[in-house]
Amino acid sequence: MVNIEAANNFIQDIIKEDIAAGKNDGRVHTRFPPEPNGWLHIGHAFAVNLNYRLAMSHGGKFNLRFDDTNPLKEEQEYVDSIMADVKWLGADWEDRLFFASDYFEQKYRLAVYLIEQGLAYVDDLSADEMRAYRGTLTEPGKESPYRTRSVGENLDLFARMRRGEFPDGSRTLRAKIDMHSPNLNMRDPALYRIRHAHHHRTGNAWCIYPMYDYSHPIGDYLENITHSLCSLEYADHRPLYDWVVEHMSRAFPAGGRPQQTEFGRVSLSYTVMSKRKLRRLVEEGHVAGWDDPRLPTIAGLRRRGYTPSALRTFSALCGVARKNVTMELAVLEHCIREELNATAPRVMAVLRPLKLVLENYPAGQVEWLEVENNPEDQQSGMRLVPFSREIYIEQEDFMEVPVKKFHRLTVGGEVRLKGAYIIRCERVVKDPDTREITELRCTYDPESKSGGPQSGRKIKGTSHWVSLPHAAEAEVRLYDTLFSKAEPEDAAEGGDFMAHLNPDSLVVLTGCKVEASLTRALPGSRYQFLRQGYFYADPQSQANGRTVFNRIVGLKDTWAR
RNA sequence: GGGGGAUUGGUCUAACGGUAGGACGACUGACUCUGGAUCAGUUUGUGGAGGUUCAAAUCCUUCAUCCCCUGCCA
Repeated sequence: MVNIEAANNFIQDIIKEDIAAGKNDGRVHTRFPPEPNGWLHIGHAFAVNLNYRLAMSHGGKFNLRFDDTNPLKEEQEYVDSIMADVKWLGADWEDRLFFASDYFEQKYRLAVYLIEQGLAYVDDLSADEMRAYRGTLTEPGKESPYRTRSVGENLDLFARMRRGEFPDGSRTLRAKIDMHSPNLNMRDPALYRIRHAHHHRTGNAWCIYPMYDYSHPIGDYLENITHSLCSLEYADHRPLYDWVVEHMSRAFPAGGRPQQTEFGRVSLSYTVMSKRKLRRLVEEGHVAGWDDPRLPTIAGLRRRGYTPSALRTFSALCGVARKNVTMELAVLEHCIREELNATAPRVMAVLRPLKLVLENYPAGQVEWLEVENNPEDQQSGMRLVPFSREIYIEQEDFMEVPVKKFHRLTVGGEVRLKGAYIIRCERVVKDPDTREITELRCTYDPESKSGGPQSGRKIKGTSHWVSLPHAAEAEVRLYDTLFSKAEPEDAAEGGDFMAHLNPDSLVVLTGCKVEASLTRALPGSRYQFLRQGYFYADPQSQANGRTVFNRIVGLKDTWAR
């Protein structure tokens, strides 16, 4: 088992040093700051879990704060889905749910302060002009002609910007920092832009909206955040973050002293993570929606059957680094297998049924056999499973012409039926037209009953089965990776990641034969289908008597198929 | 001839000048009424070149490679 608490990383080190130095009075307070403009994926789950774990392991607090400073892109729908995802992951923000828009007024007041201090000015440059003035990566920028406006004029113009006197894009408020800085983010960054747009929370109260670099540190400051974690690409923005915090603390003392620390994003092999690519998959209909179980979205993983604890374990296994990493899918799968191996009840389900008749078993007789619910969990007890003359076994558990090292049923061969008897296959019945095998005629060894005195006879193979008259029907959805390539984005020249879509990422099996007890499977419950894998009773499809299982992950299989 | 970050086996990660370790994967074997699980074992690594030092993944120099930055996005 992974010891999540003990997981060591460079951010833990920073926090320990900060506590030892008495910084922020030893408090630890983190936050997760999503923009409500899309769905969360497993990379976000890593960030959520990291922030939450860091806070909890130091007796600290964790906030959820929506970064909603761009009314053109953000919607309530995403707020709802993100809240549901974060809650499901187990990160508890208690009563600290915030929005960047909660602080629009304070942000405005700091802007006024900056203008008064000669640290910000209203610029009339167009977007194109501003771009031209900014310079390039290798050449310094040049100062805007509006940079030297008087404080009075700036104050007046900024107030009129707020009042809505100017059209979109006509002016911005800019910080007066250094147009010659080698760091482009410090070349008089825009603080406010004009957007006459409806905001999902503030409605039409504002027509100027703060930029991320200006807004974010203020939110951290006001919420007393101590450790503001973000992804690597913001490292260049840190001087600006510090600049804003510095002036905020001068204008409005008594806030916290947040410190930004960057860490690498986590991606997964055999899938894509970018918002744009996920959107394409959904919009072009390659998946059924944002919660399609093949997607790496939190909603998709939840629908697939993954558990919050498995995602927490995965997050801890990722480690924390100053570089972006791509985790192997196998690690994620390991996390859910490890958990479900210990907790999931075992059950017999025949996915591709083959009828088998025991010729020497009395017709009409039924035996209720005791089968263990989970050999890994002695507390789980036994259940009774009906056995009769006619049963189903898995088609692939019989080979008329066995390949080498095949351990299961062949003509004249024997196999153990799990929890029942050893049987021998006498002959095969085929469809006279298609030559397909329709039925196996077998005999059983009455002395070999499981748990009985003669049951010790060694048989190399064991098959799972379901009694034909007692079987229930179910639909089973076998999910596989959405892409057949470990790095689908690593498309060869000219290639597109869509070229690597796996045509077999979803195989729907109907007419599967399962233990009758499964018709009462609670939606949302998880089972191990013996020898098949771990399955999830899909809550969204379980309605009106239908029984639908999603394959979360297969069992490891060292038998090369 | 811009700035920032990074480089440890297939993947992820630890080692903070002192035995390169762990996880996942892969491969063997044992065991098994799940070809699962479990157990035992094997395999593969400090990007290159110099230097400092008794001792370098770690410090210095240099080269190489990769990622990010020229939104009124976040």
